[in-house]
Amino acid sequence: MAATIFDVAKHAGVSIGTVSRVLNNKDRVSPATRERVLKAVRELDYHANAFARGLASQESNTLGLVIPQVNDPFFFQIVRGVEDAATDEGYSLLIASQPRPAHEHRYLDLFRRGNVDAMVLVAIDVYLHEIQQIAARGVPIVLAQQDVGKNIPAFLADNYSGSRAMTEHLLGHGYRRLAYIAGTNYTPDSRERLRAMQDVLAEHGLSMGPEYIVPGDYLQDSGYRAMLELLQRPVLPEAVFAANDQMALDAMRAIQENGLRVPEDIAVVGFDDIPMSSYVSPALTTIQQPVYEMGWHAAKRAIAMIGPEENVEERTLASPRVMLLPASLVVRKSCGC
Amino acid sequence: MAATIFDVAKHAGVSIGTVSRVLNNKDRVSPATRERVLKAVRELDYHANAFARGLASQESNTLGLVIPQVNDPFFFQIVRGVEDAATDEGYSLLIASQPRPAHEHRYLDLFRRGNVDAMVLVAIDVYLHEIQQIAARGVPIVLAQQDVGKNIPAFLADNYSGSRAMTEHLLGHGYRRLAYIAGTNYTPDSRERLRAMQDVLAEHGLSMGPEYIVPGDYLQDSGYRAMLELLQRPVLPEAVFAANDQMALDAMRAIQENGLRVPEDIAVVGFDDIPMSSYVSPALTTIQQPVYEMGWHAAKRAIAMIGPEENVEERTLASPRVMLLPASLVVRKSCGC
DNA sequence: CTGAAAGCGCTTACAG
DNA sequence: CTGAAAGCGCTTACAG
Repeated sequence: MAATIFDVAKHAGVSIGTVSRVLNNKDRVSPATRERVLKAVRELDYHANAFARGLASQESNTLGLVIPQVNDPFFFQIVRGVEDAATDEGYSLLIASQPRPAHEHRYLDLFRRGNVDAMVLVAIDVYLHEIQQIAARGVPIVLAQQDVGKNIPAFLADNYSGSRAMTEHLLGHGYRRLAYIAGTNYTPDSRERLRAMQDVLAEHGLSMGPEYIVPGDYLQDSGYRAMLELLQRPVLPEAVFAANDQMALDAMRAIQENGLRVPEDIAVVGFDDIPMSSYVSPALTTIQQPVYEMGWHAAKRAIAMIGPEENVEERTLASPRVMLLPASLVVRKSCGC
Repeated sequence: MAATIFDVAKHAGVSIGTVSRVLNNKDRVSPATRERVLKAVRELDYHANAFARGLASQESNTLGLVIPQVNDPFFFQIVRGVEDAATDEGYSLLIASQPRPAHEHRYLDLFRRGNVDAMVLVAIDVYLHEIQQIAARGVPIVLAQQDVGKNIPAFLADNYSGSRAMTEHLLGHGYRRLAYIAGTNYTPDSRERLRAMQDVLAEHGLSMGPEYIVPGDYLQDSGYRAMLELLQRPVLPEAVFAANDQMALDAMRAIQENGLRVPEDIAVVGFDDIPMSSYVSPALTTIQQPVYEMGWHAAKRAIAMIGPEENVEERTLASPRVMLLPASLVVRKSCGC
């Protein structure tokens, strides 16, 4: 059986309190005693029991992460950012991934039980009252790629600016009839991107008719179907902006299978810069999101908020609540460049 | 502050033992009492503290997963399989991802502390003695995409059969001069695939000279460099088998950038069937691995092994130790079909 | 069917 | 600098 703190104490000839102090190096311990304890730890291959430690200290040293259960490299990058930040701070990572759409939010139970000291929620369907309920237990929460307002910190990509830059770029090519393939509303991304597009068009005295805005769901094949719909229009669009790369790639495929060329007949651009986008032909012009950074910052912020319960609110308000991380234009071939 | 079991007990007018019994429904409790307790739980929004429960019961209800820190959809799919299986069994998932190559194995500490009831290790650099050390603590371990022998269960893709099928397919096209772009040795995959290839060639009275076997590392760009090397050969290969799709795609790029055509001048095939492979032109012929299933089975097996410590070995031996999951040929265009 | 109590393995004031 | 002891919030034999 695994050694306990009692075994170590006996082996080193000290009390368990001293062993604990050495291991957590909080109080002063004499060098000689410390050495003896450390030696005993080594010899017995002692590892403090995480439950006992958590129960006694009321800290888990664990960061919780809730992320949509979507097979998307996008989310994978966020996880890496969160994990690196957590590791950097000496925290473990407990991950729960959430089916989408979620009718029950049982995953939150995980975090209501004192399992985690703080948590990061990524692009997940949550209700404000649930978040506040957890925050009220003293567990700081930070959102990534999602915002619910109140005093919950959020790290988002600057979708609006990114989409503006893309739209300006398309107009720079001389395109006037643009179309948009929308994503779902599970995060406000798609709407923000559309809004930016419409704003830029309006600034140039242009607009996009409703028949050129078709729904999609961000997932495989939905861009294909949406593009087929656009190809029915009496007047074809000159350029199609898809709310993410996956749909943009599918749209390109639909165009090509219908005997038209990208970008000569119809230009196509996306959003996200997934790895595949540089491999297809023509390579996809898109917007790169700071995905890894989003996870990293969100985790760092969440961990920074850990502390005495009384101060949660105060600490929350010390920094700007919403951080918009820059999204940058990646110009390749599919736009006509 | 969060309600404890004492609050619930007082509120329901029973002892904490009874509350515990209701919540874990182990022993008989009268329906009336049960109802009163449940009502109190609801009213106080009680959630049992995970640490206290873990400490008292000596179970965490958590499955640990260690996975390489590689940005690869391949591993992402394994995580999903593991997670689905864990959720299915009512287990939480604690994930640690391991930089590769790993000189320290500190992530194992996480699991030496009683944090998890069982663990799954995916394609990770581990030493047998470390695994046995953990197993000796009564924590069952299952490997995925890796095998270290002894009595540690392992779930692997059937690399040998998959590679055989691919090689036969290439020979069926009439190709006789094959080349191989190898992966790293961090898992035995690459060697197994090469071995199968050589076996099939030998069975047909053929062989592959050492100058047609070039090293790669599975990662971005390594296929490109390897292919440039192959293009230096006085006699070019007719078909190139890369140990994974990523390298195969890079190899295709190298060929095309040198003014040759795939598959007319040189055929290229890969292994893994990553999403990108169906998007490139020509679409890549490859071998699909049962990645999700590997994770799913490994997790199910690990959880099944949880139980009284005395029986770990016995339970381990009850089922076949190594499970080879089928890898199937996906024929597209890059092979010449 | 239910309660009282020991025990899980730590941390952390409190004394000295 | 170090020890003795309370306490963290549960589970689970043991009685009754």
